[in-house]
Amino acid sequence: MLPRYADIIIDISHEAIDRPFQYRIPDELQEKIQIGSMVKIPFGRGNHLRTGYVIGFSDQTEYQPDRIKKIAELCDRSVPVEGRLLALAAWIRENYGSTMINAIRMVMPVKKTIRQLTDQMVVLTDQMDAEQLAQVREQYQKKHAQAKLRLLQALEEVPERYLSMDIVRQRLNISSVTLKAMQQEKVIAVISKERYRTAGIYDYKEEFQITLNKEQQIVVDEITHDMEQGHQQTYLLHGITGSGKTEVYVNIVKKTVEMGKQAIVLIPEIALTYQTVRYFRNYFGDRVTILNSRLSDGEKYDQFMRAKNGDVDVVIGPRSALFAPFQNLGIIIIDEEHESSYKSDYPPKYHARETAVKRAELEHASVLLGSATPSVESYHKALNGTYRLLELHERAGSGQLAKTSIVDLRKELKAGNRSIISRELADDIADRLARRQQVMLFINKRGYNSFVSCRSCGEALKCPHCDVSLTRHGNNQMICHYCGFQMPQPKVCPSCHSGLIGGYGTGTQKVEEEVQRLFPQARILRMDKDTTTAKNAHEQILEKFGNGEADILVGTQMIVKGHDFANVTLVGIILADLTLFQNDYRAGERTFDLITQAAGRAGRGEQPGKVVIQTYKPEHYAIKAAAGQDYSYFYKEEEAYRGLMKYPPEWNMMVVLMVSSDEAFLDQMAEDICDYIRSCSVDDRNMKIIGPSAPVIAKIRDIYRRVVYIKNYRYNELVVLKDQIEQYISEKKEVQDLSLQFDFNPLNMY
DNA sequence: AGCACGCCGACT
DNA sequence: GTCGGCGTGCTC
Repeated sequence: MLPRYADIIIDISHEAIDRPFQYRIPDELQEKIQIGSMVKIPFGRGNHLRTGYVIGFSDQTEYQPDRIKKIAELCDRSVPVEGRLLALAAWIRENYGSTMINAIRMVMPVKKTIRQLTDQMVVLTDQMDAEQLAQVREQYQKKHAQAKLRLLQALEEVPERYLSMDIVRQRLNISSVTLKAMQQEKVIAVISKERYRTAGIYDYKEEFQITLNKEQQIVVDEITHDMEQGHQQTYLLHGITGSGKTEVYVNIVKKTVEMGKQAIVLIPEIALTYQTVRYFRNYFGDRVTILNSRLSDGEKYDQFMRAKNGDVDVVIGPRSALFAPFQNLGIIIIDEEHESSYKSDYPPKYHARETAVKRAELEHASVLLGSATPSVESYHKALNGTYRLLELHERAGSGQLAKTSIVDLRKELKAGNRSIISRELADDIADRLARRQQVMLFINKRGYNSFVSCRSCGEALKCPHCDVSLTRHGNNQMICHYCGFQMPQPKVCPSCHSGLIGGYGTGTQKVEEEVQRLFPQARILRMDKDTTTAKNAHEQILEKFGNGEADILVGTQMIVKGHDFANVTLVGIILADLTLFQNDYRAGERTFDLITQAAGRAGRGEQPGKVVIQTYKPEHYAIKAAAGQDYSYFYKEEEAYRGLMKYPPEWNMMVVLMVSSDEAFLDQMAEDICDYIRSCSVDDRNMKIIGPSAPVIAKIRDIYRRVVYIKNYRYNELVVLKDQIEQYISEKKEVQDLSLQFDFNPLNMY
């Protein structure tokens, strides 16, 4: 049955009416109307026609049906940006689960700031001289027009002869009716000052001309040719580290702008904004802007308006920049597309990559995903033809791939070296110190001490049902966070019966101390969460290192991202396994990414580089593949594993997170919901339900949490199931203290 | 935002 | 009683 009512948001400015209103859909519009459509509707007592946007449909209404009005007309010429972004918001709501208002806030960050921005002022009109004003005043006195008098007097008292709207409305308590009347009498006028706050002023004096190599040129030509032909498509650009992907982006954006279209460039982290923007400013000057969460509301609004009004051609920023309101979007570029920061951590938990593809589809734009280590999802789509695969095999400019060496820490242990620095790595460090070259030592602190592995055979303690590492809890219990399996921490290794089993305790600080002990004369800088709390500390440390004020930089993943230091010829990865045995199915992928990125830091200048990878598990495919810089080998192994275990990309996964302050009730509801889910799934060969179980963090601020994992071959069936669960919960009347969150193909486990 | 309802003080 | 000014609240 076709829906009878449409939920409509009126205009886009006022807070008091910032909620949906229901309207009847006339028969002749039934077929044509869709989410995001712009419509004209009668509104208010005067039934004035106003514009609104359709955000949803329904069959029922809470409101008295006889008071619901009909949609007057559908404006179909061209849906303006706001409408298209609303359509995107509706898609996000449906596919990732959240409330509509949250989804709208996501795509339109500025609704509530609209009034602050246009600083409204009340002024005395200059059409009246002193004499006329005196007359007006007399009239008001005669008519006992108190409010008008109050405002007039206040305006005459201030030397500048104007007052801000806030003061007029609140302090003087002047109503809109009074203001209107006085405007009509031509005594006052309301003006709004529009001033753009300039966000991030960078100078772009450096001029450097880029000549593309053959490979890069082919990629640029292929994409721009498709765009000229009006073909829209998603491309995956797989280019090894240092192959010059940024130059490719710039050239494609240049062509896009020449065609009169605009471009959005997404980068994984705010910290990388500066260098990317500087690069783009060389070509596009002040027609480039940034959009990110560090801007103030006002700055954000201005950048939003500049994009909407066509004052800029390129927007650069993290995932939220995806919603830049360009009128004629040509291309969305996502750099380092495999990065986990492209997934939102709070509802709606959308993935910027998938959402970008959807937006491009709605607006006939292209998408370019770039990475040295593409996500398994994207590569999967590239291989099955959903995306078009483009490759860069050569390093651009000087510099060759670094040599890699895998050090087996089990052998170190047998040889009596209990230090966290292997003999090979120590020798190499000594060598670089002697030659006055620089060293980067990389340690991934995340996952610190939470898994248990055997120092003799390298095996980590795993869940027998899920093939993920068990997580150690405070009470020495080992728990699987997929299925809730529990066991006490064993004293000996289950596979080789050695007693050398235990958690790791290696952090950046420990590495720093150890290196200092081995090389007392070395100048060491450390970069991790502790040393970068101060503002700009991040940049300062990197600058010092870049200036050669230190020989060795020790740090967490923040040191491996996109920084080029020509004098670094040795990169040491202290313990590659740290990411390998985290408790989720993406551990292998994450490890491969990190090692590959870290390895890419070595040998960026004239001298050849070397990478030393220390591990207890040298035979693991992720480590072997990363050492050989062999993506296709990694992908083959990883895909086989994912397919076998029914994980994405072959299968899809939905997490239902249930939250309540009453633990017993929550457990009851979790069971209920699981039973309900089981009753929904007819074809259980294609559906796996795991749980309910307690997440790693089972309680936050006295609010308890439970999770259910549902795996299904088809994404759409999970979306349908999500709707069914929401329906089921909303129909249960006794349910008050329970809220649900959904997460599709999660990047972090719960 | 824009409209009408209804209160309130002022004046015939 | 009546009239005009003006704050308040509602709008599918």
